[in-house]
Amino acid sequence: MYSSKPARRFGSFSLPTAISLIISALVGFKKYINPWQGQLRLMADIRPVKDSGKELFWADQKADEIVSRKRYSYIEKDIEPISEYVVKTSASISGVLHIGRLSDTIRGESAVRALLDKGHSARLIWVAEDMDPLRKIPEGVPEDFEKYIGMPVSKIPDPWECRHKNYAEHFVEFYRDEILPQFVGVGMTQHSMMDEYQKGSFQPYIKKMLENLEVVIEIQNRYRDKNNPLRSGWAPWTPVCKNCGKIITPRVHDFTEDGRLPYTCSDYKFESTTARGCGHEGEADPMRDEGKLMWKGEWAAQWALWKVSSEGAGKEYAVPNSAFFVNGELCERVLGYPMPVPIFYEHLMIDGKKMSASVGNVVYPRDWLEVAPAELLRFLYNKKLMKTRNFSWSELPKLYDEYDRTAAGYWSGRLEPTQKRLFEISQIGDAAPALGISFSMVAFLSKIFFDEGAFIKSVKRTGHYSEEVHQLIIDRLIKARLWAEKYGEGIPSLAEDSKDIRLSGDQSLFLCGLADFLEAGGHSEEEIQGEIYRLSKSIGLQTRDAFMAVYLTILGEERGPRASTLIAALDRSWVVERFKYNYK
RNA sequence: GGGCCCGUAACUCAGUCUGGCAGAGUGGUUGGCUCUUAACCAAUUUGUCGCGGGUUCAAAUCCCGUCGGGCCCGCCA
Repeated sequence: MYSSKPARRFGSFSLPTAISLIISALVGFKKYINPWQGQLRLMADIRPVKDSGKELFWADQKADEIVSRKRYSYIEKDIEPISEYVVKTSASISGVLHIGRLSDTIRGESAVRALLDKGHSARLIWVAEDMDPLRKIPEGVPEDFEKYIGMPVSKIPDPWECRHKNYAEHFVEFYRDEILPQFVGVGMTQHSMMDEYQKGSFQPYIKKMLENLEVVIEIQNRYRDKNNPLRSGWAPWTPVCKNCGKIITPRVHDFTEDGRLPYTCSDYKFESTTARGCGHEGEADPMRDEGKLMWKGEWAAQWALWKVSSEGAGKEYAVPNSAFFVNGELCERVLGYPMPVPIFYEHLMIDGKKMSASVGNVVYPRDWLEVAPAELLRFLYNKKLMKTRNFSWSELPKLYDEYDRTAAGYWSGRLEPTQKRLFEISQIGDAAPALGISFSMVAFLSKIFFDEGAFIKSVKRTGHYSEEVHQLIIDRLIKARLWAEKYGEGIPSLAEDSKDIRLSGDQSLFLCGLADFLEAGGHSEEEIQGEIYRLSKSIGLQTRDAFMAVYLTILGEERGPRASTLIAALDRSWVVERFKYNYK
């Protein structure tokens, strides 16, 4: 809330405050008079800008950083004025396209919005890394696809021979065309690495890398283990083997005078798999033949090609010797383009574990959208960047609650600036009204009121219903019901029987009397509620215990929704039978 | 070996950049309500801010060290 802090900020200065101000001014001055001695910095200052803060949401800070950057990081040069800021995000097709892949895109998109909101021109680009080699056979893909390991994923046939033109397209099409647009609220252009290589978009950069091979090697070796420099004959570009079509196996070992690269196609081991080389000895022309740049180099070329100003990357890159900075230096010193401002973030964990097919905890965007809106994932990802977030299906309601609370604060104007921004930027379109009825409550009601009419009626009783939010509530009902079925362990539903329920004599008597009342038929909710009070009073049973008897018998729980509504919504004879069962 | 990030209430997290009373929500407890939609209202509870030093009038915040968790330093991406 706003209230807590301004007092001290604007209050009269105490002596200690005055002293601290003087001291901090001196410290600031000290910083100022002790700069780097004008040396050429060979390492970028990689300290990530702290996310969040009292005044600025991380994306706005990032936008400031992007806009205010004036100099290259590795060379003494000013950055040319930028007319349009490009934020890049990409997805490797050799892996599984789970919700973790959206993290990069959502965060990049937020940076674009922050730039747009500042009045700059900005856009998002999304790149399918479909020249990457296949590394392992995912679940469901025929085992004999092992023979394709090491081939570019876009050169492999579609495992199911449907309408897709290749393996990559089979996996990427749905994600790219159906999923991504649902999570992204700004304009986005999409690219395919295979297309770009085919069009020759990277040729100028490949050429520059080869022409400056010594610099490229010098840079790479500086970041590598000192005892393991690049072997002689190494090249930053690998051909597709002209014999077997694999891209991970050809080892370039020489350079001809006319710029061709002789290679040998040999086995390549990684993790537990081996890509078999065919032994072919060939020569490839990097300006004509199929092939691609190595990771440390390709990223740089992408930045230069698309004039990227910023890109998201996992926290593993937030270290001085990571591929991000190798590419950064290559990009600046070899390609002459300033490295982008990184947006480093922590990865999402599922139940405290890494998301992986082998653990079996992969969450697909499709799974997410079944039970939660895109805004909720955006909300989760847009919180502080460098803090591991954990997701768990069982804790989804908590995330909903947090979101609802933020929405309510947003509409009542009670949010702190960063929270307000978090909410705004998590929206896809216009912000929807806040819902007063919680997800877990809806999940609970969905298990009891099967009929939409009965459900809506019960929602109306909460006072959280209005025509305006009708569709939102129905949408939440659909999602919550599915969530309760799939993941909602512990959400009460009608008890299978009431055999093990222990009730006092008075409670049983009460239920029996209530059953008689119900059997007489035709009673309204209000009448039922009134009868519960009347009956319990006449028996001398505490009202609390009377209600408890009802809930225990019907739900097997001590509490539940308003008793009369619950009873009215259920099959009358079923209720009567159950109430009487306990009297026997 | 070198380096980066995280550690705040039982739980989910703000607060750390830029030092100024240790915070919110959830949960728990108590009370209230013709006492039941896990409702609502009110009150209340819980802290070794991982640990130890240092700087400071003042440290969750800055510095040094340390422990725990995660991660990087490949012909992979």
